[in-house]
Order: sequence, then C-alpha cells, then structure tokens
Amino acid sequence: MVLKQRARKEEDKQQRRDAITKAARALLERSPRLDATIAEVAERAGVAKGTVFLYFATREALELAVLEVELEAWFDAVDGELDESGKWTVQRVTSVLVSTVVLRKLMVRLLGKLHATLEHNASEEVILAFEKRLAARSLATGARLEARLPFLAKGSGAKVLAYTRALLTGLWAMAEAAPAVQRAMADADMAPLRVDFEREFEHSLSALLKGLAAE
Amino acid sequence: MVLKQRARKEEDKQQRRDAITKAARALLERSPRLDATIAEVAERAGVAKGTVFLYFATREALELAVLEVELEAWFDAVDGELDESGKWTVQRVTSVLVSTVVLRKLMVRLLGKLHATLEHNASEEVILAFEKRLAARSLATGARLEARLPFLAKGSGAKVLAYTRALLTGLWAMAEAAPAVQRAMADADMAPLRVDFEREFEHSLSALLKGLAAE
Amino acid sequence: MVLKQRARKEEDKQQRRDAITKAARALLERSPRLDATIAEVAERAGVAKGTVFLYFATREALELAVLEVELEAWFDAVDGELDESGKWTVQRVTSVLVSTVVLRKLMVRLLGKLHATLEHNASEEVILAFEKRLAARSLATGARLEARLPFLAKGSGAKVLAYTRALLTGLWAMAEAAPAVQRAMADADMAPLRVDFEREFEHSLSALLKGLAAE
Amino acid sequence: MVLKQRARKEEDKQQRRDAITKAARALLERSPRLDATIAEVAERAGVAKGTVFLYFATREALELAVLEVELEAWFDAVDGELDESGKWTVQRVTSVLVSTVVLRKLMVRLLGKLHATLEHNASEEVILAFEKRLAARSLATGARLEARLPFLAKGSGAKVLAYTRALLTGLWAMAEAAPAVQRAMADADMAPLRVDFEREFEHSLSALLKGLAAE
DNA sequence: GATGAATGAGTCTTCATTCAT
DNA sequence: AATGAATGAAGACTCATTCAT
Repeated sequence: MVLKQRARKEEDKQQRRDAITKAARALLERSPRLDATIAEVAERAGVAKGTVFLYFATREALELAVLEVELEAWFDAVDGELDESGKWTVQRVTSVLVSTVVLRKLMVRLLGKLHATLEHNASEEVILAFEKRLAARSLATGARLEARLPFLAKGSGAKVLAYTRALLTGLWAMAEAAPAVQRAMADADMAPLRVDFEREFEHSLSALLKGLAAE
Repeated sequence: MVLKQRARKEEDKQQRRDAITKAARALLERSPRLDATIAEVAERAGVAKGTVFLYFATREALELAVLEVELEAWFDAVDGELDESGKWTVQRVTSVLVSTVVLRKLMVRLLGKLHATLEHNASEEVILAFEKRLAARSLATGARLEARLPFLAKGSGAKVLAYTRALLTGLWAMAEAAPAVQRAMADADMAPLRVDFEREFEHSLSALLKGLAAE
Repeated sequence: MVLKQRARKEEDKQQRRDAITKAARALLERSPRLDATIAEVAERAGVAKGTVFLYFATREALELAVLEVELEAWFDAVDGELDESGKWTVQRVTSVLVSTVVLRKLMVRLLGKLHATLEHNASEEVILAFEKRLAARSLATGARLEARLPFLAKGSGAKVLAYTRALLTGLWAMAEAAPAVQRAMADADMAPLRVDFEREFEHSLSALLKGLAAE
Repeated sequence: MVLKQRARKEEDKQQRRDAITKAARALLERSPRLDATIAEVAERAGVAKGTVFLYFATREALELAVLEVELEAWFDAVDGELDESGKWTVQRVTSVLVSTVVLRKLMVRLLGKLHATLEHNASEEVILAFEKRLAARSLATGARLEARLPFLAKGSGAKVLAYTRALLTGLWAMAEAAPAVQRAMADADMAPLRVDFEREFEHSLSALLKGLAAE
C-alpha cells in the first residue's frame, strides 16, 4: 500500500497530472507500438491505477494529453524559429519544419495514431478541448508562415500546416516500418518503395510550398 | 453447416479465396473502425471459421488481401486514364489521381491502417509478396506519370505516388473524423481546421506537382 | 454480477484465494479428466474470470495450489500417524502410507498429472515455490520414517517417499482405468493385468520396504 | 497432389500401416511433449492426412500402435536376456530390466502417457486389442521371471512387471523434468528431491524384488 | 482524494476428424 | 483406396475501467 499525499490545492493537482503525463510520455517514447498499459504508467508515476483515472477519464484522454505536450513544444520551437529575422525563403521554412520534426518521434507517432485514438474512446469534451487548442496554435503558427512566405494567402497558413502534417505522418508510416517489413524491403526490387523519411519529407514539403508559391 | 463443395482444383480454390476476400471486403466497408472479426467474415462467406485460416494464415493476411484487391483496381483505373491520349498537364494528372481515389473509401482507410497491420501479425512471406506487388505496380504507374509529366525525372514517378499516398491518407484521417470529432469541429473557431478532403487533396497534390515541375 | 466485497487486507485476500482454490478443488474432484475450465472455477467461486487470474497467474498455478493443499493435508496426516507411539514395523508404516492415500483420489490424480502440468505453463517462480515446499515436507516426513524404520539410512527417508509416489501414481494409473478400459479388462484373459489398487499398492510398498530393510 | 499407389493386397496395407507407425515413432521420439500432429506424421510418411485415418481410427490408436511396437521390442529384449543361462539373482534380473529400459525413452514416455491416452479417445476395440497383447506378453515374460526367481509365486510374474512399470513411469516423470523445473531443482535445498532416474530405478526395483524374496 | 481489488468483454487459432471427389 | 479441403469445438488471458474501502 502506497501512502500518497493528497493533492488538495489546484496547484498540487496540476502537478500530479503532469507527473502522470510525464510518465506516460516516457513509456510511450520507448514503445514504438505505443502500447504502454495504464498499470505501467501508474507504476512509473508512483500512483495507483485508479488515480490515473482521477485525472484522465480514459486511456485516450491521457494519450491526447501527451500529444498535446508534444505539440505545444513543437509549436513553440517552430514559432521561435519563425520569429527569427533574416531572409525567409521556401527553403528556410522547409528546413525549419523538417528540423523541428525530425527528432520528435513520439509526436509523429502519436499524430499518426491520432485518428484512431479520437475515433475510439475520448469524450466529446476532451476532444473539443484538444481540437480547440490545436486550432489556436495552428492559426498562430499559420499566421507566422504567411508572414514569412508572402505568397501564402491570408488564412492559408493553417492549411499548409495541415498538408505538412499529412505528409509528415504519411511518410513516417512508410519509413518507420516494422522489422519484418524492413527485412522485406531489403530486397533489391524494393528500392523504389524504400522511404528515407527526412529526405522525402523535405523534398515533398519544399515542392509543395514551391507549388503554392507558383500558383 | 456442411459445405458440400470442396475446392479441389486450383481454380476452385482461387474462387473460394476470392469469396472470402469479398466477404471481408463487404464487412470492412461497413465498419469505419475496420474491426470485422474472422467469425463474421466466415459467416458471411458461408464457410467455417477454420476455412478462413486455410486460405489466410492470419487476420492481417486477409486484410492485406483485401487492400491488394483495392489497390489493383485503383492502379488499373489510374493506368487506364493515364494511357488515354490528349494533352497532359499537372491539372489533368491531379484530376486523375483525385477522382480515382475519392470513391475508394475502403482503400484509403486500409492504406491508413496499413502501417499498424503490417506491424502486427503478418508473416514475412505475406508482407514480402504484398510489398513486391505494390512495388511493381508503383513502378509501372510511376513510369506512366513520368511520361505524362516530362518534368518528372526518370524514376521519380514512384516517389510521386508515395507523396500522393502520404497526402491521401493524412488528409483523409483529418477529414473523416469520428462523429464526436465532427461535432467538435462544428464549432465556429474550428473552421480553419476543418478539412474538406477532396478539395484539400486536390489542392495540395497539384501544388506538390507544380512544385516538382518548378524545380 | 458485482462482487460487493473487496479483499483489502492480506487476510481477506488469503481467504479469497482459498475460496478459489476450494472451488477448483471441488470441480477437479468431480472431473476424472481434471479438465475444469477457469470459467467454471470462477463461476463456482462466485467471482469473475479475471479475478481468478488476479490470484493465480495461470491455470497451472491454480492446479498446483490445489495439489499443494492436498499434499499438505496428506503430509499432516502421515506425520500425525508417524508421531504416534508404539511399536513400528514395516507393516505399520505401509499401513499408514496406504490408508492415508486411499481416500485422496484427487491428490493421486493430480500427482499423476503433475509432470504434464509443470511442463506446460507454470512460471519458474511458482514451480520453485511448489518444489521447495514439497522438498521441505518430504524431508520432514522422511526423517520421521527414518526414525520409525531404523534400517533406513540417514537421508533416505525422502527417497522412500519418492518411491512411494512412483508406485502410487503408477499403480493408480493402471487401476483407475477409463470405462472403456474397464470393460476391456472385464475379459477373462485380462485377469493377470487387472490391478486392485489398494491391494497392489500395499503389496508392492511393503515389499519395497522389506527389501530396503534387508539390504 | 501426390499420386500414391493403392495398397490392394493385405501385405501392402500392412506395409503402409507400418510406414505410418514408423513416421509417428520418429516424430514422437523427437518431441518430449509427444505432441506431433497428424499432419506432420502424414507428411513424414508421405501420405495424405486422410490416409492416416484409414489405418488408425484416432490419433490415440496411432499412439497405441507406436507404443505397442516399442513394448514388443522391449519384451523381446527382456525375454531374450531372461532366456540366457547362468545363475540368476535378483541383481541380475534387476539389471536386465533396468538396462533394457534405460535407452527406450519413447516407450517410457508413452507408457507414462498411456493412462491419459486410453482415457481420452480410443475405441473399445482398439483398447481391447492392445490390452490383450500386453496381457499375453506380460504373462509370458512374467512366467520367465518366475522361472528365474523361484521365490516368485506362480502367477506373480505379471504383477512384478506391473510394479516395475509403476516405478518406471513414476520415477521417470520425476527425473525427466521440464527445463523450468530443472532450473528450480538446481537450488541447493532441492537435492533430496532430485532424482537420478537410472540409479533410483535400479535401487527401488532391486529392493522391491528383495522384499518379495523375503516374504 | 487515493487506492487497488474486481470486473468481464472480447477473439484468434489449432488440429483431429470427416467426407466429397 | 487415397486425397486434402472443410469443419468447428474449445479456452486462456489481457487490461481499461469501476467502485468499495
């Protein structure tokens, strides 16, 4: 029996919530299949299983919280870079988007799974909150994109981010194959299907932006 | 229930295999979550559960077979259109890719789930066969694309198809939201995140192609 | 069905564990094939299937627990008798071993199946615990045997128990035949193979002990 | 499709039957769990699955046939040795029984499983035939034992063989432990429970015979 | 608020056996 | 007689979630 202090103040509660999210994050990061169990999360967070559900209504809500943390950090990073001065080109923007994404494996994986997650078992309330926050940040970063790439029409920045997300998750899924698939791809005839994530992401994204510029 | 017929000839076997695949197809088509069980498939195909496993080693192998049927049909359709004469532009190619995809819900869903499927429980042999066929068709259709869009470098056609697939599955996942998500998106603030699949797919794909042309 | 009680205290947990073991015991007792399912055990114990797995990691672990209960009772009985005073002879010892065993059908059956059980699906930890307890009791009872039958060398008591177990399970298997076998044995020519368990067990065991005495 | 010649003559049939039995024997020999499947047996024998059932009504009947072959060989060996001249003592008889048994792993394993097999799914007819043959050979070899060990009462030879079988299978089950059990037994405290099959079989069997002699 | 015991839905897969060919 | 396609019973186990304590 673990005797835990109770989080009476709002501040304490947030702290506990963060601890759980953090534990989940750490665990998910280590499992490409994203299949950490609630029991494991609870143990790592040093709380009881039931406690997790005190802070997150469902497993999916917890997953969403982790993704939100990841996304916030990513938006922060992108915003930070976009706010820097200098000459902005498609190439530079692409480079920002690619470089900030490449090391955020967990975010990309969770984004790829987002569809399934949301479809499965999250409450309307949680979904709404998530989507709202995502919308807000998309708009803000989208606006920055529009500022940096003047050929982007007003309001199209968020769209670009959506396209980016599509390319990102789609190419990642092709590139980050299961071991068995990787062995299958080792075959010589498979070369045309082999996807080097970073290279292709960059290539397709910059093409897409160039195309938008040319419109 | 006793099945009188026994598929002794190779031809009959293929026919039975097709019947099972077809049953699976019909069931999957009706379940957005793609979670038809083997028992359901067997029942619909009018065979015993064990019989399904006679033709498909695992649930995933069956799923792959369904996807393969869908993909073949799609490649056929695309090839057919690309083989038509006339003047070819980015717009026309985009239009071909968009129009052939729009009504193939199941294909798009299965493609989106492909990553997870392959990761889960398909034998190396089955994966290899699937990937091989996919590679072959991608190359063939890729070559056609190169012929129609001369700005595409030799060998880049398959890449374009990969980008297309990424945009396709990624945008679909955003657009085909679960009911709860749809309600959440109904909110006014959400407008910038709302994705009209066909419109955005077309837009992003044509931009991408234009970008490649401009390189 | 909702179980109101929750075993929070260690004591309550032990009690619940016992209840499950007891239910399993009752069921196994009634099935000569020892093939009660977990679902049946759970139902009889008045708990959910999952609860059984809360207390026993595998079906085999539960079986082992039942056997352990049986064995403890048997060792207790034997020890109790061996601790009585009076004159001890091979005959008396044999009589103790035979009489304590004769009515413990379930123990004998489970002992006969032990090999297969352990081979199948018990965790190393569970096996070790079981074997340790068995060893301890074998040593203790073995020592008593040595005290009662002075011709037994120091340390050979446990061996005698092993021989006893071998005769016991082996003869039981021959004697407790399936109905079909019994009918087959009814044939006149079969007389020499017919095994009256108690009689033969006693005969062989006393001979074995006498033989050890004569060494 | 394998085109097989048909066994029209009785002789051919027996030959095919033997081929199947032999294949089963070879397979069982290699699997300590005795879990070769009929499909494997058929393949090794070079016949179709259905053909196996043409010669053996059930899986168990086949198992019984294999055991019978093993037992016949063993009885032959024992008889051969017992028919040799010279001075016969308990020691020599024990030695014959032990030495003929030690290398017949498969026989011992199958004997250990016999109870379960017979209980499970063999037809009365097959059981009867098996038991009859076993009885006949037991009687014959029993008679030889009586001749060699004059202290054995008339008709008790078969009993001695039954006791032998009990010790044999019982001790084997203790000695031939599953890997996990072996690791458990490696523990120091377990020494008293560790069973060296040959040594203990010999020890207990000779004691038993000596005891019978002393009666 | 925290705990952790209890719940129970959910499903694939194997393989002996049958029987149409 | 031989084949091998078709059958279908059979069952353990996981884990998100609930709720008595």
